[in-house]
Amino acid sequence: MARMDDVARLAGVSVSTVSHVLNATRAVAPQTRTRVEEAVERLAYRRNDLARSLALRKTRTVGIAIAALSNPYFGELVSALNEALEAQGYTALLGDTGDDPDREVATVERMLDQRVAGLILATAASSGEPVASRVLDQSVPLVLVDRHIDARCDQVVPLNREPVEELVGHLADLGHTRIAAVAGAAGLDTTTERLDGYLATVAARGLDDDPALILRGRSRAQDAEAAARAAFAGPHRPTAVVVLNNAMTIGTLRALRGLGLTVPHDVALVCYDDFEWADLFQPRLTAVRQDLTTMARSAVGLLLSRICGDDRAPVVERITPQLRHRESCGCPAPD
Amino acid sequence: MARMDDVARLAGVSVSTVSHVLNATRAVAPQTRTRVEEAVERLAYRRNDLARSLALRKTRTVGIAIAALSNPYFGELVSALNEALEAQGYTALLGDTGDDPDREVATVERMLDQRVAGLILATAASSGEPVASRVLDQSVPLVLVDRHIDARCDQVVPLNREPVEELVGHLADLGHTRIAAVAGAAGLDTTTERLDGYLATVAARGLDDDPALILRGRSRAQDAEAAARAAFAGPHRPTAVVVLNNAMTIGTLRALRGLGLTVPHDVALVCYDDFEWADLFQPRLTAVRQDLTTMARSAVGLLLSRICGDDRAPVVERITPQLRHRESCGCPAPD
DNA sequence: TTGAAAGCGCTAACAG
DNA sequence: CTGTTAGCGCTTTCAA
Repeated sequence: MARMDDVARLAGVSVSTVSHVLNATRAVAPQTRTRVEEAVERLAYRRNDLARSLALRKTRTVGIAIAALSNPYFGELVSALNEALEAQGYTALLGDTGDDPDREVATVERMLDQRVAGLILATAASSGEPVASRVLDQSVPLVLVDRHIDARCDQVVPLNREPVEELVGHLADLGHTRIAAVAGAAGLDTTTERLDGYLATVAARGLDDDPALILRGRSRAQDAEAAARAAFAGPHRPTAVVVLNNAMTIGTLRALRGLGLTVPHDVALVCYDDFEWADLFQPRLTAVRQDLTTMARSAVGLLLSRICGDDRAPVVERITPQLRHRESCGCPAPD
Repeated sequence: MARMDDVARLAGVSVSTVSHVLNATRAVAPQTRTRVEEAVERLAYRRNDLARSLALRKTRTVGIAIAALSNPYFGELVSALNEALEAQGYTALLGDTGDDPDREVATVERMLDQRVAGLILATAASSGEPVASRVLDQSVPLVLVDRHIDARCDQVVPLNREPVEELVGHLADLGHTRIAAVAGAAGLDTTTERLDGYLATVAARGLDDDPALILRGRSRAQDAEAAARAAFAGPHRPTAVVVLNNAMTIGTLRALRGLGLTVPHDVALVCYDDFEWADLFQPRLTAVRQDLTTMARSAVGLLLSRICGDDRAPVVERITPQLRHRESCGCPAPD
C-alpha cells in the first residue's frame, strides 16, 4: 500500500506538500498540485487514517454502545445514528452491551482505547452511571440516548408521561374504567414516567385505581406474559390494558391469545412503542411510536457540538413520540 | 491521558519494559512487573490503540458494511456478527450502504482507510462486484454474506433452492395445484435460486405452470403488493402463494387484505424469511427462517482465519434455514 | 533481565 | 510557494 512519501517521490515534491494538497491546508502552486494529484491517482494512494489520527491527536470515529442490537427498535436507532454520523464525516464504532453492566464497561473501555472522538450510549436496563463517569473522566463527549440518568452529560430521551396520558385518556374516552397497565422494570426512569402518566390519568378521570391493575412486566416479554395471564384469567378482569413497551406488548398479546381473549373485542389494548409492521398484526395496534430519526439527529447534533468544543451546560432533549391510532383500542372508526 | 512513558517514569523502568509487561511479550522480573502494574493502576493508564496499531501495522477492527441496517433482518445479522467478533477481541466498524453502489464504495473505502483487518459485506441488491475487487486488490480479507457473487472471496449464503422446494411441496401436498410465486429483484442469485426451487417443484409435481403465476415483486413490499393485487384480483386466481422474501411478504399480505381475501381460507401463504414476531401475525406465518447466528459465526470464522494468514482457496458456505411450520399454509394441524 | 533507539505514516511548526 | 524536521504513542530489534 503506497505511502505518502511514495507519492511525494513520484511527484517530485516533499511529503509536507503532499499532505497540504491532500488536506487543502495551505496554498499550493496549481502545477504542483496537479503533479501531486496525478501521483496520487497513479499509485491509487489512500491515506492511513491511523497515522493521521495519531498525528492529529484526534479521530473522526464515534462509539455507539447499544443495549441490544437484536432489538429492532435499537437497530433502527443505530441505523439513524450511523446515518447522521456519516453525513458529518464520522465513522461509527459499534458495541453491543447486552444490557450487562460489565460488558458495557468493557465495550466502552475498548472504544476509549480506540480514542473515539465521542460516545453515544443507549443502555436500557443496566446501570449506566459508572460508565458515564468513566467516560466523562476522560473528558470524552458523551450523550445518553433513550435513558435518562442524572449525570453531567447531554441526553436525548423520549417524552414518556404525556403520551401515556393520551393513551389512557383515549381508553377512558371509550368508556373503560378498569384499565390495567403493564409496567417495565423497576428503577428505570422510563418505567416511572410512563407509569406516572397512567396513574395521573387514572386519578384525573376517576378510573378504577385498584393496585392489582398494575402488572409487573419488568420490560420483558416473558414476565409480561406471566403477569397478564394472571391478571386476565381472574373473574373481575380489566376491560382494557396499556402496555408500556414493545417487548411487553408481545408478551401481553401472547397471554391474551392464550386465554382465548380477543383484542379489542374482549380487551382493548394500546401500547407504548410501535412495530415496523404493526399494521399487519391482527388487530392493528394503536400505539405510540418513538421518532428515532429525530432522536438520532438530536443526539448526533449534541455530540458533535461538544466534540467541536462547545462547552455549554448539559441539556436534556425530550423527543415527542407520535400516536398511531389504529384498531386495537376498539375505536369505532380509527384513522 | 497518561502515556506509556509516564508509566515508565513512575515505575522507574523504560518504556520497552512497560510495553513488554503490558503485552506479556517477554520475561520480566516479578518485582519489576509489580512496579509497572502499580504505576499503570495509579495513573489509570490505558494504551492508545491507534499508536499500537500503527506500530504493529495491523488493527483488530473489522468493517461490517450492510445494505440496510433498518431492516430487522440485517439488524439481527449485525448483532450476531458483532457478538462473534467481540468474542475474538475484534471491534466492529459499522457502515450502512443504503443498498446504493456508490455509497457502498465510499463506505468500504473509508473502512480501508481505517486499516480494518478485514471486511464483512452484506449487500443485498447493489452490485458488490466493484467493491469486492477493490478490497481484494488491497489484499484485505473479505467475506460476503447473504449474497452470492462469483468472486475470489469467501462467502456465506443461505441455502435457497431446497427450502423453497420444501415450501412449495408442502402446498402441493395440501392439494394446491395453482400456486403463485412472488419473486425478488432480477439478477440476484437469491432470486434465481429460490425461483428455481419453485419451478423445479412445479415441474416435479405436475402443478400449473402458467407463467402468469410468477409475480414480479422486485424484492420490495410495494412492488409485491402491486403484483399480488393484480394477480389475485382476477377471476382464475391462484389458491396458494409462496413469497420469496420478507419485505415482499408484507406487500403480499397487504394486497390480500386489500382484496378482502383471508389467509389461509381463501389463499394459502408460505414464505421465505421469518419475522421475529411472526407468530403474532394473523394467521401465524409458515415460513423458512434464516439461521443468522450460524451465518454470522461462519462468516467471522472464515474472516479470522484469513486474517491469520490462512491461504486456502475461497469457499462458499451454505447455511440451511429452518422451516417454521405454522398456520398460514392452511394445514389442518400445524405444530 | 533490561534499555536505547529506530521506526510505523502522517501533520505542522519553522525556516527558507 | 515549498521543504526540513520534530513529534504523535507505541513496538521491537539490537545491544548490554
